[in-house]
Amino acid sequence: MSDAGQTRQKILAVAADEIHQHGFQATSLSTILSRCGISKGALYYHFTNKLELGYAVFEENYIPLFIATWQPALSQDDPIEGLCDFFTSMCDAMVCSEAVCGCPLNNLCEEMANVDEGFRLRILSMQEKLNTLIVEALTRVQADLREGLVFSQVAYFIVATFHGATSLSKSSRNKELFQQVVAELCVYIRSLKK
Amino acid sequence: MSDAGQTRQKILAVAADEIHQHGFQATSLSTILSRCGISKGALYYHFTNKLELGYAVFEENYIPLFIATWQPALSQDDPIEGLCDFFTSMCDAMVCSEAVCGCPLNNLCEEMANVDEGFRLRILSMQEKLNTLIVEALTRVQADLREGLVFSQVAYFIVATFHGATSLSKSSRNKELFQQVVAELCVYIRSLKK
DNA sequence: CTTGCAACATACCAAGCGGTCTGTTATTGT
DNA sequence: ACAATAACAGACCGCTTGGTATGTTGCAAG
Repeated sequence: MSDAGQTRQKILAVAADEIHQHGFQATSLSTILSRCGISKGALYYHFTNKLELGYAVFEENYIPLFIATWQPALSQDDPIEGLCDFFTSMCDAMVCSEAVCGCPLNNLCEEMANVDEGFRLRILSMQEKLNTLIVEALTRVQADLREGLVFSQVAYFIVATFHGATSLSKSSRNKELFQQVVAELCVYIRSLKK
Repeated sequence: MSDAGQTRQKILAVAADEIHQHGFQATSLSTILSRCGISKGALYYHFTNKLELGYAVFEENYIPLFIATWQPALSQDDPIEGLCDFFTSMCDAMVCSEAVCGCPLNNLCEEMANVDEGFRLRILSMQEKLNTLIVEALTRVQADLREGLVFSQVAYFIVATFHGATSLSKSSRNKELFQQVVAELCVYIRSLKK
């Protein structure tokens, strides 16, 4: 990659981390600059303003990460067990700092959805995309599932619960509550089967 | 109430609304002052600094509101149906602005739990209190419930899902997703019965 | 009638913010 | 050799923020 491309990627990576840790509004450009070891001129050469930097972080870092995180679980032969394994392994792998910082997408949703329309639409689009992925996975194995399920509703339910679980671990500063909610979520998900 | 007491209450009410709408960090003292029609001297006479004002809002406004919101549902003869009615009526009564602003407690949890320890401990305490209320309600009617339920786990699951539901409605700017998640939550809660 | 304090009002301050402007350097095409 | 441009560096600016210090007013006790 070119030098300029590397600089841009470094800015994105550092900005993604800062936004993940402190939220978008509380993220200071000065901090990003010092962490990257660059000047303000460099940042404003690559991005027109803070908001556009935020959008770029969302689209180029958060979305791919998000897809890469959920996709494998849903692509399993048995997406039900795939989701349960995914949630459980996420519990095991979760270190304290991750528990505290939460999911980048959910964080931005809480903070920016009613502040900036650009963020809101991007977040909404990502949530709908995730919902679609789950619905497709459920549809694929619907022969094994109970009758009368509204897949879209079930999918939103799963996502909502997962989000709530990450939130609980923020205040408790450990993953115990996260594990409890996830355990019950797996009970629910498995109950979808016949 | 004394004049000074009224001033203090007005500050708390306005601050509670501002924090609810914009979060704690993005809430400006200047805005509070102009909305209250008072001066900075008045505010700093009643509160030592912004953080203490935030704590006061939490303890004197948010906690009582929170208890008053959940308690009636859980005190019903049948807390299972009490919760379902509570969630459903919350959907019906919810106007757009409420859907967008979310739950004050959850908002602060997302924003401040890993920023300020004072907030974190207060939030955690409130969440544990709510969990206790739900567990007590479930225990009270455990004869009607399925065997093998871990009440604390179930309670955290309910709270987490409810939180996630409010978050979803933020990005969609309507209560449709909220309703869907709540509908599925009621399915789950009723499935706890024998 | 005066003293004193509660309950403010107002002016002011340093720090940090996002953003702009000009200057510099290295490379590259001609 | 020279001009142009990409890729920055660094100084600067207006504005807002939380917070402080001093000034003022009304009432109540002695």
